[in-house]
Amino acid sequence: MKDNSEIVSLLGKHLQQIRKEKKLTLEQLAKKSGVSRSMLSQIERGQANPTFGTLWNLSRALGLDMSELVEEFESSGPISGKIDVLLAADTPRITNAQNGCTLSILGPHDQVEQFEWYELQIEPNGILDSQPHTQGTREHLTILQGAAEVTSGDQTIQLNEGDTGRYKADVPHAIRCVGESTLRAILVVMG
Amino acid sequence: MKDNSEIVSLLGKHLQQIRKEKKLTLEQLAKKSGVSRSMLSQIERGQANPTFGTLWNLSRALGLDMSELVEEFESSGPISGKIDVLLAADTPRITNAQNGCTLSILGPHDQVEQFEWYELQIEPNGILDSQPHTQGTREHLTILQGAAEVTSGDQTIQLNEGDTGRYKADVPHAIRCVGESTLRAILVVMG
DNA sequence: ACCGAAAATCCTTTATATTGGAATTTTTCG
DNA sequence: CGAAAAATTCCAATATAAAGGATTTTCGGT
Repeated sequence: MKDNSEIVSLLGKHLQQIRKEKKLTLEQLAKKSGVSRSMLSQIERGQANPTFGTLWNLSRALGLDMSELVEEFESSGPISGKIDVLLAADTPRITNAQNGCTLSILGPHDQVEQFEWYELQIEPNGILDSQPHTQGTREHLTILQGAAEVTSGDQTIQLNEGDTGRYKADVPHAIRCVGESTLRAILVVMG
Repeated sequence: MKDNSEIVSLLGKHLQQIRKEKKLTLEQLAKKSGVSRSMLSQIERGQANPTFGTLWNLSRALGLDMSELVEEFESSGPISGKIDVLLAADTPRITNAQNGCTLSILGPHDQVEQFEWYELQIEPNGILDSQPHTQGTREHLTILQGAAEVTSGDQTIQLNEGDTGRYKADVPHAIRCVGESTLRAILVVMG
């Protein structure tokens, strides 16, 4: 297993902080949660790595959500402190000349993401036709310039400059450029 | 310890669902997370009660927050099947005439999101000066038109049309419009 | 300082989380 | 359908989470 003693130790400190805030002794929390005082002591000092079930019992005893118990740690990990730049020339693009579409990938792609965002450009009468994404995915389309006709499932709607449309993307869907000017838009995909 | 086999079993189902959605095999997830495939198999079938450290490794590999992994499991609310439209005229905007800034809020705001996106407009020499957001937040700025000077912490960089900058937003940071033309850009905030 | 009494830590034992590889099941493809 | 490949589950061995009791530390009050 990867080394995660650091994060386990932080969890312990966090737990202790919560217990102290609620002015509970190890004994009291042990009684309430069903987790032994010795285990609590070890967890708080980073000497044990509690199971999910133990954390669940603790969260119930403390009147917290699991997510509240672990929320301090959501976004740690090695993140660059400097400004990362992606030059226009280096921006990954997907072009479909046939349909007059260009999709510029603006989001970072160095990890598994649940969000992606793109700048979309479609020539007059061009169309971006998409297969369903994974269950529950939604798309958010904001028109920067021109006008679009959006189809999701069996519904079709027109969006004009500045409008935003939100729709299911786990069914077949399409974006068409209507009018004579090139369509420019921001497309956000949330999985 | 109190009986919590029920909740542990639900966690397993939840994990399997996420893995399948991302089209990963046990082997692939094992490699990425450092958790053995047999352990993954047991967890998914509710036959094992993973430690906090194991969950942490899994959440990193899946690109999720801990809180998303351990979320209340019944919570998949119904999502609208129709296309929701936000007209340009109704788009919420934050304007700071003093500094020549307009921020159009493009993301949905019906729930607490860890992801927000905006269209940003700044007049020449205008500046958008921001206080630190919560720990771990990053911003992604793509220039649609004009040029910007971005400062994050003690670093400053110039971005031109089409460029994207990514930087820490949990420190004081600012975006300034440089050159004579109005700056237009897409700003994505990931918490 | 010296005393309890309460709280936290240490120690031993037991239960089980975790692993690597073998066996089985499921999928793919001719 | 049958064989090969891929994916998952089973199994034996090891590491460690968890419990319960013994020991040490903390901290009032006198």
